[in-house]
Amino acid sequence: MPELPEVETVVQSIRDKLIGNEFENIEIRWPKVLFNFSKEDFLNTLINRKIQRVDRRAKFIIIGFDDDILAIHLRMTGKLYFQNNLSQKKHISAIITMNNGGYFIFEDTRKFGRFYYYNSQDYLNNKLGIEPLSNEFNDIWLKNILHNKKRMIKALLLDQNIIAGLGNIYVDECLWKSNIHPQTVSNKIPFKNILILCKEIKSTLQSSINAHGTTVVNFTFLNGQSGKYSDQLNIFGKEGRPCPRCSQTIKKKKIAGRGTHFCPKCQIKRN
DNA sequence: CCATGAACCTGGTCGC
DNA sequence: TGCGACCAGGTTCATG
Repeated sequence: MPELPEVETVVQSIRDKLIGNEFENIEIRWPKVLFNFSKEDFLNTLINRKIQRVDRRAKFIIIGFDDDILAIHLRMTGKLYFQNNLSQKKHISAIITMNNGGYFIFEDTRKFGRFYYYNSQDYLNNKLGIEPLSNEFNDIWLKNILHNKKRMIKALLLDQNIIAGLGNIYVDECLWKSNIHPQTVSNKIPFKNILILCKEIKSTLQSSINAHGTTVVNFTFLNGQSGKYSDQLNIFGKEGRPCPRCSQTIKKKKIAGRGTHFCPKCQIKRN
């Protein structure tokens, strides 16, 4: 499911209910949900400890205790929310009982989402690429990466080890905004397009966060409210419709293993 | 180093 | 209405 703006939206929606509170118990309904630790580990290490912080790193939700963290990845269909009682919903992977009596629910239709436990956030920080909304991510940094690699730009932008947080929707949108064909080899992209790409990555992600993310199918947060960025999409999901810039018919094709939307007229491949 | 396809899961949609 | 094929916001692993 979610990319950076959607994960950020989830973090903002659960932060205040978690910070200062404690986990009291956990019920596991899909055993694989705990990736690198067991229910006993959870009970032994995370119960009755005050939650210090709730943050986002890339597409991970970080629940911080002291140095150690519970990291949650929603993958395609994961949802996190609070409830006052246990529901009989079908696809619940885990339920955490809170010290204040509420239930912290992880619902996940496709069951790809996972909980991870780490002694510190260093492991994730070392593995993941740069945060695109940080100041370190700028046009010079991006130019160096693109020009030092010979890689299809769409695959490069989706690679979480390089830039962390972009996914299929925002890559398609940002490549369209900067007139770059998704199959362009990264070191063939002119600097003037890289400048636009850098700027559009930041502004697209920030606009989407401001709109509480994109709802494609039924992504929801906080009791079913939907993200409003869907209204601002130009190219994603618009196959067969006219390009908002040049009116050419938008095409969809499998690129880098993902359904990819682009305008064949104004996104030029220069390989 | 890079590209591709399968795997992990369930459900929705489309064509016949 | 029913059924099979294909698709889905992500990531990882094997293979060439």
